[in-house]
Amino acid sequence: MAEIIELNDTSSEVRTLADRVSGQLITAIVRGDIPPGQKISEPELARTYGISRGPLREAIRQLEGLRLVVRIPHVGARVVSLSPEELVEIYRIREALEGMACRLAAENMSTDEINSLRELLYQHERNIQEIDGRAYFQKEGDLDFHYRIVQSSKNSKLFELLGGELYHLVRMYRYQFSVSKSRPQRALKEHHRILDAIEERDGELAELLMRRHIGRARRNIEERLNPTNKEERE
Amino acid sequence: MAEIIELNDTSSEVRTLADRVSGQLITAIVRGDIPPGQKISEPELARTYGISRGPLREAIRQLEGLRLVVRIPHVGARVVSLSPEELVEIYRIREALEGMACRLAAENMSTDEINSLRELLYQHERNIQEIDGRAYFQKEGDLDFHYRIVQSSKNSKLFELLGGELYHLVRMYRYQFSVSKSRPQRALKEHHRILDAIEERDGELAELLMRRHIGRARRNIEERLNPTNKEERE
DNA sequence: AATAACAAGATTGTCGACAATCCATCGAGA
DNA sequence: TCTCGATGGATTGTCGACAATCTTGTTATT
Repeated sequence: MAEIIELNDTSSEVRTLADRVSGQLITAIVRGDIPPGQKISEPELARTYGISRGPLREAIRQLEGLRLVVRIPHVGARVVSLSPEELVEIYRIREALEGMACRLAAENMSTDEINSLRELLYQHERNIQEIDGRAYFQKEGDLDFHYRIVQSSKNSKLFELLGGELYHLVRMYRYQFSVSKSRPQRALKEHHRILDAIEERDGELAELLMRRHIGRARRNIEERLNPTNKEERE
Repeated sequence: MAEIIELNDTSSEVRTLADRVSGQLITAIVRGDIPPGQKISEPELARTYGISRGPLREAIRQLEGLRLVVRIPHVGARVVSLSPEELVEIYRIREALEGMACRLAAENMSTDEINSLRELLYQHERNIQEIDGRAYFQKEGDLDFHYRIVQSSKNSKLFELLGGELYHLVRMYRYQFSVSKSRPQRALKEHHRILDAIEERDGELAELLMRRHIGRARRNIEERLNPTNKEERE
């Protein structure tokens, strides 16, 4: 878990306070320790982390760039609070972007990477069976799978985008709307199918499957947030 | 031109030095006044803009979030210098994202917006005829067209993404690799076709045309940067 | 009672100074 | 002559204090 959370660190060890605190704040926000909508008090946080307000303000500016906080001049910063609509918007973007990433991965992923990723899926499988009901690891694990795919697309800009702001926002909301219980097994199966397509170098199919996969997750959210007007829509 | 360049300002008037300087730095970098790869000296810039290093550092952190500068702790910040490969990567991302935006725009764009955008295209047409060879306005104008499409997709997150970091990076490289002379007229025609499809609410076609449009621009870049191995590829 | 103006307190924004780190030049030794 | 190390200068990182702005609670007026 640590290495995933700490991917904000430019490399192994961060040498400036602003960067270190920025990373700590990201995890705090993603885990919900600082809940969405909460005001961020500079004096308070500076005391908490034992630093002065200078580096802290720089860290906040960075989080603003990651869209994790919203700032209003002379008023202050708050943790972002996505509306259900915005969350769905993000999933639509992921559909397009990760679909593309998946196609590229089918073209560019090395066999070593494929084998390693398959191994990761088996590991997820074991975790799911062990803890059964509580799908805690799966949450990170799912993201981990997607993260690896994007990484293997070998498109560095795509990686920055999906591994940066979008990734954190999705992680954040995974922690809050905990995923429905029946999905992990199904999601895992879908992951295997996607990897199958990649293994066969079928980029078109891989893209299709990934889009469907994320699309299902999106509809899942839409239903949870909007359970009433299901019949209204169709 | 001004209103396009100043879309970094949260609203009409910026009230903090960091935000104002951040905007000024963005334009300076995009126009090439501060060329790619150049070191950013904090004392020097602080003197230039007549502010202290505190707000300036916050501004730099913001530019880092927009991927316009790269920072190394204890060493300094430099203006980003995209490799040709990275620029192509960005265009591939735009293909996916703006294609999606275009489909959404076909669904959600109001007739007022469509008419206004058509008017903008006619204006571009006049500009091209007037200045003929030098396609200066078209450069901004093209981006302006794309910007409006994304805006009309009504997907706010997509707008943030494409109107934020990606938009600035593309603008920056437009100023440097000035577009080939024959493209403006053709691009303008393509813009009209795209808008036609949107007007007919044909999202599928609109997406296809937009993807082709950006794909052509991408191949244009690929050829200019790699003119030798054209026959090697096919 | 409700609204508006005011005042006190707290918070954000800005600055200049000091500390830590890096870089380049110079010098010593092999 | 070349390599390695040291030293001085400059740059980046950090801090505490002061100024500007906002928020909130109070009071006075309609």
